[in-house]
Amino acid sequence: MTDQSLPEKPPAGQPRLGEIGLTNYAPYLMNRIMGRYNASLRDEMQGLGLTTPKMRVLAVLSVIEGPLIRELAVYSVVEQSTLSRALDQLAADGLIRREADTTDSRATRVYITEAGRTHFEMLWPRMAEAHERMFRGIPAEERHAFVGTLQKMLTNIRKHEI
Amino acid sequence: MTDQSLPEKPPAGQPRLGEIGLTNYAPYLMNRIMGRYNASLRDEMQGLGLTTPKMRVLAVLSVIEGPLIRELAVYSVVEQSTLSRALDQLAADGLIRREADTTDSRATRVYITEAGRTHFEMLWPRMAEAHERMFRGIPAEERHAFVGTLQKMLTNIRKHEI
DNA sequence: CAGGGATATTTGCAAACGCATTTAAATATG
DNA sequence: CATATTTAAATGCGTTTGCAAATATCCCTG
Repeated sequence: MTDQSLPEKPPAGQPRLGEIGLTNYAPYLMNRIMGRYNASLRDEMQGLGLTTPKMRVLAVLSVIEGPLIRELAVYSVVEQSTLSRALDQLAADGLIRREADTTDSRATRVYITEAGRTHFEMLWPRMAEAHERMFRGIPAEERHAFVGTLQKMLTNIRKHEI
Repeated sequence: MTDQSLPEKPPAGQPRLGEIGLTNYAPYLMNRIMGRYNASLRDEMQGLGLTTPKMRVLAVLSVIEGPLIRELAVYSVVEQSTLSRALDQLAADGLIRREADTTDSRATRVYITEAGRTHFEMLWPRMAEAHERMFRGIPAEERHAFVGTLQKMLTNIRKHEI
């Protein structure tokens, strides 16, 4: 990448983006990386009739049992109205099941079906490959430290939600 | 976050997502973090009549001088057809300028105007705040290591492009 | 325990998106 | 040097998205 970053000066207030340099700026790097990661996964998934939201929903539901739709929206990083429609499709395909909450009749809980679990087992290796490609050549210790930092960041950016 | 991660077993082939746990899985964390980062930035920008693609274009152009549109699409993580239309708007607002490449008359280079630079100066503090919020409480050394890992990851996921 | 707000989810609709095609120009090939 | 292939960018068009409103239920307050 051709990057016109200037030699770093100790900045007074807020250093300019040009001073930091695009490739030293974490949000930029993260968007670039996730952009490609998500795009390549999306390409692989569409052969299987899955969109990114649908894939994310299955992934989350393979781990979390019966969340509320509102919670699922947060976990799966999908806008709730988009999620609502994705769930329609997944339910029509028999991969998930909506179930009224027992105590709050406004709320709906979502469960993955056996078919859904089987489906996800099929696509998990693709996700794992993409993950491995991303971390190729990065030693275990560095990966751990990286994830540790991500966890701190997640608690930082959470509003006060889930 | 309620996360049903099992006690880690040394996995044979590919550990399941449930075994790793969502909150130990880097791509998941990165999507969660960038999802919120981008959403909060988008909310702030729309008061200024800017969409995410337009903001990214200005940010990149504040650092990189006169890239080809195709290059700008990669740098700004925006689909080319989307970018083409975003450039229409930015040009209409006088924030950027398209200029035919001198040697290849198929190609177009994009430059930020003075007005565009001024505009970006105004919104940069917001981006810097969001960045700072994200890294709150994380010491400089850890931030550096984190960015170092991101840089390795970027080279990993690049196809063979820019 | 009635009424006003808060909360959970769905849906209408306009805008944004992205794939595929088109147009134009450069480069490779025979 | 004519033709086929590749590459750059823009655009047509169907799909997806996400905001805002609608619907239904819950909870708090007096």
